[in-house]
Amino acid sequence: MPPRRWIAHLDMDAFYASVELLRYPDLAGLPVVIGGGRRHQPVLQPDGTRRYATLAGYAGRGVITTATYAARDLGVHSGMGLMKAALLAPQAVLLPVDFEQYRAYSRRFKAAVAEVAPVIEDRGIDEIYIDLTELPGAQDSLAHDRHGGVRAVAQEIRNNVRRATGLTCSIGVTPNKLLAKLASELDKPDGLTVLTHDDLPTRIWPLPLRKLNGIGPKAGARLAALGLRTLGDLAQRDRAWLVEHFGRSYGRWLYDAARGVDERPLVTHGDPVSMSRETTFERDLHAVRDRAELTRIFTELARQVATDLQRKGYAGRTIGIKLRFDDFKTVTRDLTLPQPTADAAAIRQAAGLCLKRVDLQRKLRLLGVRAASLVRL
DNA sequence: TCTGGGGTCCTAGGACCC
DNA sequence: TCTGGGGTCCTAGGACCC
Repeated sequence: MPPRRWIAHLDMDAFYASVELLRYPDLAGLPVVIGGGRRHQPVLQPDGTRRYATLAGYAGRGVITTATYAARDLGVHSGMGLMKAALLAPQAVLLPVDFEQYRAYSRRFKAAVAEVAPVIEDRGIDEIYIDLTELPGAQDSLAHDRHGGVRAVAQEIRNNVRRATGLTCSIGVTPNKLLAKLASELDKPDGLTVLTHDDLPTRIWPLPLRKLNGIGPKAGARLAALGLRTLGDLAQRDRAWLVEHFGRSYGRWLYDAARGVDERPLVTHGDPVSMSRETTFERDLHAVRDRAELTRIFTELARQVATDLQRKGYAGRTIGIKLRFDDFKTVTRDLTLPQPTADAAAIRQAAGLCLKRVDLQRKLRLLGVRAASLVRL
């Protein structure tokens, strides 16, 4: 019996770094990290070679966005502060992020997938879910063993992505999104993994709990404190025990997830819920002593949110701000207006009213402006 | 040497209304 | 003289994800 659905999760391999390697092929095989500001552009030298910045000597508050596999071997990973990474891998090449370029490649790989399989859920710049159920050949598992039909379809998708972008990806094909997301990681990079529920005990249950989409740092730590380490450990607990420790909603979800149960449909369309802009300052700023600079940044963030709304054809009725203090404590304030707006001055004014409700004794390290309750213009 | 920027969803309390 | 129960909106915070 084939599964009722065949859902694929496609994840581009080290996406930002791989796009950069297309541009700078001389970096192939080297440890490279992407992140930080604009100050470390490669410099073309008179002899035609390029000179790259390295992590050694980096000073600032940036983090790694993506690291090549060679860099990961040195112990650095995305989310790590560049200052910390510099201690582990001073020789690693540092490149600035270029979202324009990544978005262009993102559109290209998604179009290449759509040529083969049109039912796609967007999950950000470098990953998607794909419904393969209705595709010709997907149910054709008799001719081959190990679900040869869907495997061939998924391989065709991989080939098309490679042809269109020069980039590799990894795909997991399973009966649902939760398992597909796990499966796409099992043979990364450039991998293809097909699993059914029969494979749960051998392929899924040995995995650490944190691999599951929905178990983050907090839940992971709580589960660990209760003596649970793997998804198999989770699958051994009964539902009442999980509900007792994690509440009705999350407890039940954990119970189902450990058994590979996930009925969520693909979401192939939808309007955004919010749009925001935020920035971390190079040095902490004080509301009174650095008033002029803060005001300038605040107004600029409001202007950027307005521009984003207008460009995409939305207006927001709820305007909010986000502040992060020097002790990393974060607060938000928001204000719902009588009418939606996409006007920079109106957003700036509403954000200003929000700011008045915050105690500004401590220095600030981050300021953000957000629009929510969006309506299409 | 602390920890980016852009999102989504959930929870929970209070206001307000019927 | 002690007190309902639902529903929705608004706000704040937090977990989690890419």
